[in-house]
Amino acid sequence: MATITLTDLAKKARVSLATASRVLSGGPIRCSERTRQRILRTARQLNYVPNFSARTLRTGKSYNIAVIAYDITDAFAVECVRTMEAYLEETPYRATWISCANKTRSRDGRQMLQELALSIDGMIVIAAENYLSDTDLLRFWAAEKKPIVTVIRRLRGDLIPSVRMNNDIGMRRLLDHLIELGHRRIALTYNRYMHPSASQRYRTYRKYVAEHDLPDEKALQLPVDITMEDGYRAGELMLKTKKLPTAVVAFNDLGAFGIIQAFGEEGVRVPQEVSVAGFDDIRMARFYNPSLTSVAADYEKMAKLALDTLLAMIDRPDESAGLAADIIIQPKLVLRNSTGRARV
Amino acid sequence: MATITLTDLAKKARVSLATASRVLSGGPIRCSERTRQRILRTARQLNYVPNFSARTLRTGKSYNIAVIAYDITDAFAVECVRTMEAYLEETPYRATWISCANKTRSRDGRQMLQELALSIDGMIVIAAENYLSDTDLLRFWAAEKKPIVTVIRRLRGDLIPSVRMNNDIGMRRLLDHLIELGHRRIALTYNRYMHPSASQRYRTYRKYVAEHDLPDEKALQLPVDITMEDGYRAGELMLKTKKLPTAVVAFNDLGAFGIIQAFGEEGVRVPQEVSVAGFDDIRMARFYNPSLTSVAADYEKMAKLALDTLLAMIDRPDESAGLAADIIIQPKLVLRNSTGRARV
DNA sequence: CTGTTAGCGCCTTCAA
DNA sequence: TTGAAGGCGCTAACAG
Repeated sequence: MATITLTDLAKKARVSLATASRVLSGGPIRCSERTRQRILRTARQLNYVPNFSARTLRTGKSYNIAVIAYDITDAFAVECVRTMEAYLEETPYRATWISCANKTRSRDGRQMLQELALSIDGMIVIAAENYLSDTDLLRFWAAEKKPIVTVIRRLRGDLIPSVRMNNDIGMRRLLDHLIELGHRRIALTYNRYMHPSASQRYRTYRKYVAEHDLPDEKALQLPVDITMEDGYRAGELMLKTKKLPTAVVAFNDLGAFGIIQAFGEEGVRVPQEVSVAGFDDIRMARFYNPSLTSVAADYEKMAKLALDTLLAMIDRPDESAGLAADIIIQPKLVLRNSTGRARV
Repeated sequence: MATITLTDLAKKARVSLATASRVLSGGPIRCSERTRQRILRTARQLNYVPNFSARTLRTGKSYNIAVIAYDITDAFAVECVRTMEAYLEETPYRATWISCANKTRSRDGRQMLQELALSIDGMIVIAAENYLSDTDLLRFWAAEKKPIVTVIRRLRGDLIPSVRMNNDIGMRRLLDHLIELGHRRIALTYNRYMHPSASQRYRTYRKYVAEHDLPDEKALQLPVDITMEDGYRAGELMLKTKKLPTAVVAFNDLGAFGIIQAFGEEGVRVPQEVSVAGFDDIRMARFYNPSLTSVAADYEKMAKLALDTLLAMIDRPDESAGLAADIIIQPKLVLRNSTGRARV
């Protein structure tokens, strides 16, 4: 079964190529209703599917967007991706998912951007700071004039729209909660790369600690990466210190699981002896043992807003020109069983 | 900054379009080394990036493969995807990830296949039985002559290569382990859609139960879907029966987590009162509380084999013609803390 | 060893 | 309202 082209279709429907194209490509339909119907019927009958490569080559528009995440196995990114995928179904766009956690990656970020440039109409970048520097992104933006929206992250320069969470509020709510439970010796694990969101949380923590006169010790502030394994290692480190904290704020839920696991293996029970909380409220948070208290970012809302913004920039460039929205989502604190009253 | 085309490059390097193309498209290089170097240098200098749409249109080859999974948030699929992504870095191919768990999906499987056909060189299907019927896939295979490899699943007809795990052995090893711990009242949750791998596990379980004269009750055999939520519901159901099993074999690790969670909420402790084990040995299995005994499928190996097979079919169609490999991976049992001695 | 040329399938002016 | 023709960027015959 050879593939059906527009030429085949036009011949069969006894119209010219041009007419068929006009009808099927959805532009302003300048032809009689009868012809239109005949063409549509023939298309259905022949199972006509347009050749996207040809269309893209001709028009320069691919109806393809790239979604770049740090790591597709990172639970937060996965949830975003899933939401976006569902949401894209309602649009004519498709997405190419790219993650960049692979150490073996041979092409670097900039090269990848260039290769991508010709086959996408825009892109969403979820964190991924280690991989795509601000400079890379800004240069791409300037050179290619393709819309970009960042999620979680915000680039310096204010040129590129972003959707992110209010980390300050999230951190404060969580710390308030812990204080209410009687905790004072509260540890923090923060992302070692000190991305904007990481450093914001770190700063808020330090400020809060100062405001409430809580212990401010280096041993309570551990830089980590984003995986469970890293959380586990952080937990091990804490166990080695003389005096365990009574509560730990993990950089994310996965890290919290790792910490709880490390504690558990040494017989330190959560929340009876130490409380642990995370960020993101991923699906597993509810199902973990103990279920995890977490700052919920509402990834679904973030994902949708990011897509909305991007598609608006693609479809109506003039409207959204010079806008560079900075959308900030208010997080909420989800209380579960991993945090409890401090032991005296 | 306008995009650089081959024409620009050729002009700048003072060669013809064709020569530049020959050098850069990697085919047999029939030209002098000096010219070759000059072209390569110019390309680097100009930051030349080929236009994939044009290339695909011309050659019919896209260096793009589709990876279709049931649900990108399914941990097993995610691990596969991550491995494949890393592995693809070493090849000239890219992948388009498609998941199909979205209820809102407007295009159905067959339509999607058709749209895809023109922009991919082959595809890998990870399970996804609910979405893409065997018929759809076989029809696509016959019509488009594009290579397909299935993972986990095997299509009837033996036409399409597959990579899967030996479920029979896996199930037997797990049951042996439980029997050794003194369990006799062993429950099973099985995938409600009774995919080949699900039904194989189910059959093996039934057979084993008969062989060892274990209780064979409907209340011990629960159909489930693949998410944690489903496991949780199955756990609730078991709690409602008069007599709890002493061990549960979950359809997958996520389901096991759900079951453990449901039990925990009613004060039933794992493994002290009930043992629970899963399939897949996803990353979280080690970090869950209790850490989970699981049948390990070695997704990394499966993912690599699947890709190898697919790329071989694409690149060397004659070699692999009529092969239709059925690669079966032997699983191993990973013992952890969620299974223990049966209470008498 | 290198250049000329003819499309791949589609969209879009321009002309009828 | 419709048709004819040119070309998007690239590759692969075919000449030279």
